[in-house]
Amino acid sequence: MPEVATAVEQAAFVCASRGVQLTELRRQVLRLILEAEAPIGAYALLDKLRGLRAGAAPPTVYRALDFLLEQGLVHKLERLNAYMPCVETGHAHHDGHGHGHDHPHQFLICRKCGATAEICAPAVAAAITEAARAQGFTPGVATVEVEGVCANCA
Amino acid sequence: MPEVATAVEQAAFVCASRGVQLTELRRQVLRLILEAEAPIGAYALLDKLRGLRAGAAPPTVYRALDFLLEQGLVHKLERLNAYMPCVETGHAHHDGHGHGHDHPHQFLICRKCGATAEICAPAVAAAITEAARAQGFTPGVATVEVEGVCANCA
DNA sequence: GCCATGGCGATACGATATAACCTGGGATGA
DNA sequence: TCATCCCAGGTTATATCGTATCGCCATGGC
Repeated sequence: MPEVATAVEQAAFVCASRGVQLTELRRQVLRLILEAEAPIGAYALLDKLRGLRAGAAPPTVYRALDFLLEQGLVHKLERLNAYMPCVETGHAHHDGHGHGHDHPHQFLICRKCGATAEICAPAVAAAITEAARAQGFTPGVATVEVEGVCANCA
Repeated sequence: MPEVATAVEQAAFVCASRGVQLTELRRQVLRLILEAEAPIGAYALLDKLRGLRAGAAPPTVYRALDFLLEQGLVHKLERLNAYMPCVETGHAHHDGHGHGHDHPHQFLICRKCGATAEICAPAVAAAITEAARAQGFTPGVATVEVEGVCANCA
C-alpha cells in the first residue's frame, strides 16, 4: 500500500503547518489504522503496536488516538468502539479548543463484511441542523452511523 | 413522578400483548431508567439496583437491558454508553428476529446539562436513506446523536 | 412424574477507557 | 551555564462496559 506512506506524509505536513508534532508513536498508530481494512479497536491496535514497541500499554494507544482525533486525522465509530482514517486528512477545526472534525460526515457500516465508508452528505447535515433548531437546540457535532449492507455484499 | 408509574404500566400492557413478561426485575430496571434525569450507564444502574436487590451483578442489569432494548422500551446512546427510555413505548418491530426499534429516531444531547431528547424527524431519515442508496448501500438502522446545547442551557 | 423453557443468581473473564504518577528531553530564559 | 517548564510517553493501577458460562428453581405441557 504505497498510499499509506503518502497519507502519513500528508498528515505530517498538516501537523507541521499547525505547529504540532506527528511523533514516531503517532505515525505508527496512524499507519496501523491506515493499513487496517476495516475500523480497528484500540486493543487490536495495541496488539499490533507491540510488534513495533514492546512496552506499549493502553495509555500509549489512547494518547495517540486522542491526538489523531483532535487533529482530525482519524474518526471514532461509536457503534463499534473502533477507529478508522479520515478521508479528508486534516479538516479539524483549529479554532480555540481544537477538538473534533468540522466537516459533516456520516458512516455506512456493512453488517456482512464490516467495511465502513465515510461519506459527506450535506443534505443529511442540513436536515439534522434544521430538526435540532426546531427544538430550540443548538447543534454541534452530529454522529451519524448507518448499519446496512454494502454494494459488494448485496 | 406519577408518570413513571403509568409508563411502567403501559410497558407491562405492551409486553403482555406480545406474550412476553415484564418481570419484577425488568420493571425495576425500567423504573430506574425512567426516574433518571439523563441517560444512565449500566453500572450506575447496577448501583441503584443493589438498593432493591442485594445480589445484583452485571449480568442482572445487562439481561434486563437486553430485554428492554429488544422490546423497544429503552434506547442505548452510543456516544455515552448509557440508556434512556423510549418516548414511544413499544415500537419495536416484532417481526422474526425482534431486535431494535423500527421508528426512526434521533437524539439531541446537551453538553452542558447532559439532558437528552429523543426526536423523530422523518426528513433526517429520508436524507440518510437517499445518501446511502446513492452509494449502493442498503441502509438499516441509523444511529443519529447530536451533541450541542439545549434550549434551557442556551 | 418428566422434561423443556425461561428467569435469574453467581463467578469469571474479556474489552474498553482513564487516573495518577514518574521520567527524560528539548525549548526557554535568567 | 544552568534552572525551569512543558510535553511526550512509560508504568502501574483501576474504573467501566460487556459476555460467557454454570447452575438453580419455577412453570407448564406431555
